[in-house]
Amino acid sequence: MEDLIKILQSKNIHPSHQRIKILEILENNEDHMNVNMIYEELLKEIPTISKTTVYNTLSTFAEKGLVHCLTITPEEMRYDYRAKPHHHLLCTQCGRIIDVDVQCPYADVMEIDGHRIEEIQGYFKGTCRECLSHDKAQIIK
Amino acid sequence: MEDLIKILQSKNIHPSHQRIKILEILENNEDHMNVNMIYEELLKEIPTISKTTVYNTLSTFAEKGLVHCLTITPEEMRYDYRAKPHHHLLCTQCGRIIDVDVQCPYADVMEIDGHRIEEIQGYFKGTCRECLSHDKAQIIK
DNA sequence: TATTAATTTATAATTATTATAACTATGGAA
DNA sequence: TTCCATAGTTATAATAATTATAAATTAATA
Ligand SMILES: [Mn+2]
Ligand SMILES: [Mn+2]
Ligand SMILES: [Zn+2]
Ligand SMILES: [Zn+2]
Repeated sequence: MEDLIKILQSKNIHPSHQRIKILEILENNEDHMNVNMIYEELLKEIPTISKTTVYNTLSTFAEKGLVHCLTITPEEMRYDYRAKPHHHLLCTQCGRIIDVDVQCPYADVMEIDGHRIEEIQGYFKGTCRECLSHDKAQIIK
Repeated sequence: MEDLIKILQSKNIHPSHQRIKILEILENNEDHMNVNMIYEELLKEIPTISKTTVYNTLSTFAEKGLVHCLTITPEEMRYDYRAKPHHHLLCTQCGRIIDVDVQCPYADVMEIDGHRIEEIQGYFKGTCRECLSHDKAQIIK
């Protein structure tokens, strides 16, 4: 709680009740949540929360570099709250978005082909480990 | 024209008038168009074209592997009609989506960390070469 | 030709996101 | 304390991409 407030303050974000709770949800969830998932979680603790606040807060967080926005799913924005940059796998079977720790050779590159690079997003699509082993178990059965 | 028909047939897509024209537009445009851009172009030649047809056609094309879907812009899907896979830069200044020919070390990898990989999308965000040089010219002025 | 299937179109519905304005809490000046 | 400015939140409406549905058209087939 105190930690969350400090994190917000370190990014010059006024630590309101709503913002603290949103950050807490992001911390407690390994997933890459969308606005609705966060909203549903929030409702349990702040029944009066507005979805607009979730949108506003997340866009503030993104501006200040507290979260990263993922466009890996075409439907809606996903939010990532992990410090160091990494790539992602979207499992087409279970729909999960999974961190992939492959070292990107361009991670520290600031310039490619004359273009200035400020951000890198690596998206993989396929079938996750768990779905694969589940499939295998199904076949045996 | 004949070429376009052959391309469609090779992918088992019936070469209707609409589909041929959509493929033609994709061929003649270096950009990574969205549905509306394609629709606007089509209107010049087929004034009765329906936007639903554009959606249907592009999703057929994507299924058959004739185009690739890019989610680099959060707002809407972009379509890429270039044979060999490559990465992309979104210029935050001019909004263009530019092909980036960096060799991805995972290009031929079928498996990472136990997950099966079927597709890779590399998105860079920053400022394109042209906008950078334009900026520089502005400063001098 | 008559019938069937494939494709296209018009239209409505859905859904994520943004815009707008009203409301509320907060922290200082008077 | 009271007044006021501001930031933050909420309710509500608007926007825009996409999908769903069913009718209309075209092409294929018997
Ligand atoms: Mn992640
Ligand atoms: Mn491209
Ligand atoms: Zn999975
Ligand atoms: Zn540019």
